[in-house]
Amino acid sequence: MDADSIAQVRRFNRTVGERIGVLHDHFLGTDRPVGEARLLWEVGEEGRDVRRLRDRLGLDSGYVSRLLRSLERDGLVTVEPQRHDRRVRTVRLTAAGRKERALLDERSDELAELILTSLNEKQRARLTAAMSEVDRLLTAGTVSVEELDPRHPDSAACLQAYFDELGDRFEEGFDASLSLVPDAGELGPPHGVFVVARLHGEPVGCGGIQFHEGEPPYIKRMWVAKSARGLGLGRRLLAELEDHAVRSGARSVRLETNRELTEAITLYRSAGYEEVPAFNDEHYAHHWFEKRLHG
Amino acid sequence: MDADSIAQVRRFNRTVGERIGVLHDHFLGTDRPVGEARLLWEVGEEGRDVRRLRDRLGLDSGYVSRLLRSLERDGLVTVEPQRHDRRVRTVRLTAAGRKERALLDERSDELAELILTSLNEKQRARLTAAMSEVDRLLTAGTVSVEELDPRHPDSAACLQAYFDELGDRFEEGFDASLSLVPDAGELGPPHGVFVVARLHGEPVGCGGIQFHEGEPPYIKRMWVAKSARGLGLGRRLLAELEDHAVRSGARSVRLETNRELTEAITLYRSAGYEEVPAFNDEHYAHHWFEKRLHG
DNA sequence: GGCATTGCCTGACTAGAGTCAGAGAATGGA
DNA sequence: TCCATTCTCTGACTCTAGTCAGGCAATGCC
Repeated sequence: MDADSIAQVRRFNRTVGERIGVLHDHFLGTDRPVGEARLLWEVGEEGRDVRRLRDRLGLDSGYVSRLLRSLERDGLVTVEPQRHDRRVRTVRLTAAGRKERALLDERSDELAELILTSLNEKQRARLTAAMSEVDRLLTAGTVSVEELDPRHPDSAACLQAYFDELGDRFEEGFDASLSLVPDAGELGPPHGVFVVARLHGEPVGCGGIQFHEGEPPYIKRMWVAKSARGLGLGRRLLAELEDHAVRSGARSVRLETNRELTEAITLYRSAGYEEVPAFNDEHYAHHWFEKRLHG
Repeated sequence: MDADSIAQVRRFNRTVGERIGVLHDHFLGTDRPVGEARLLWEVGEEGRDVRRLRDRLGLDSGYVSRLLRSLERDGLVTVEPQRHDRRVRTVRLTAAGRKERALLDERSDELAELILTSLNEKQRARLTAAMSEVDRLLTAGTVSVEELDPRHPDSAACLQAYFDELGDRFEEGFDASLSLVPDAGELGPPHGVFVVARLHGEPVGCGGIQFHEGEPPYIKRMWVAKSARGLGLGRRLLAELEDHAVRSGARSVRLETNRELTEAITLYRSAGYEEVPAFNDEHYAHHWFEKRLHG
């Protein structure tokens, strides 16, 4: 890796650590220890299971428990067993907890303002643009992609979100049973591969590929969550699936898509896919693509 | 301040805090408490006075003292009274201390690499570019500009650095006594204003303005340290001085510069200065400028 | 029903980070 | 010379943050 890049990243780490890290803890930790504040924040408006809090913050189970007791004592949260599995417990904010959380929110805003006020209009615009870029790329770096059974709950969650989105975007709505490969299980072994992308443990994207004797592999159900767009994740998932195709010995891959899915069409074209005549009778398709693989 | 900008800064704070802040402490704090590591780093190769360490890190005097005792016990630093003022004590790294510091250095590199490895070539280039921008703008936000007596040690340090640089850049060298206003004191009250810019307490730029009865104020000795260039600091100092001119009731300001100082010339032009015939006989000048003030 | 597992909790710790009040030496100025 | 000030150090604390080992209840599987 080149030394200039490393030096730049280090300078960045240093500046940001000094200018933001320190202030951050100072700001948020005035009324309440940082640990509690982070936890309170992470509970969110909706409430969250204890184990998810633990995972998200990477803390010891005993420690989280103690923090929760403390928040509970202050009347900021309630902790009660989950309906279906009474071992799991769910944390929820009380009214006071919401108020406290809103306060943290305000503090974060103030910190952000503090950072911006010392700059003029033009510098501010440049700073936020650059921050957004850094933010996106750092986030992209934490996304992991792994093979998963298409029937795994996380896969199912992705597919459901995908279908819901198609239902919204297509004029005629979307009914998976009218589409090809209605049973996603067929995208898994032994004749397919399904991959899921995760960000902070949450599934945020998926895609599958199916192998057919004597014809090119067929890519299906490519999706990226709205919250994770702009990270180059679609491209990454696509590359991952193409990789499987190459390893299977295929010379090309095929897929089709709907005319409403313009980002997808753009992605496919820029990734080297070329439009070809319809090679199947997918009900929802308007465009069929094929890409020659050289691997 | 607009809400989008604030939201972006907050997202940034959060991502960076998670991705870098946490890792950072983890990485540096493996062998040694973070406090000690930071201190060890801040001592630097050259050594540093205890009070500067305190200022720089914003720590309690007793706490720093204790950290130093601990580093001393481990044979990493020596602390001895300063020659000229035996109350002040200077911290220096021992050979072992240097080694340990090099280790921290290496860790920082590893952290930087870790951040970069998950990205492809193109993303890496974009990330480092954006980081450098954020870095520069955040740093620019911490620069303070204040009026100071031109004979104050910090002013003198700026002027000396300026003269040294001119000596290097001018073919014929530079001798302040051949230049106009050889005594910088004249740039201070009652007939002038001298401003000094500081970054983390260090003087990194200066500039003066002198008022003459019946003619436009005269700007002189504008300088920005190499380490602080690219932060828009020159423009800021210039604006500051012009502000004083406006407040004094002046309708325009004047200055002159040498043909070697191309950045300065660019700055003056872009700040609205127009070249005019020589209005004085400054030995080192090739270009004379004037700007009309509307305030 | 028996038994391993899961999920959370408590008790008992340790170490780090930081504060506060003074003590004591060196310095500078009247 | 005396006195206020500056600078650093020590002792005595407090509070967070985090770890580790076990314990208890609910659950799932045979």
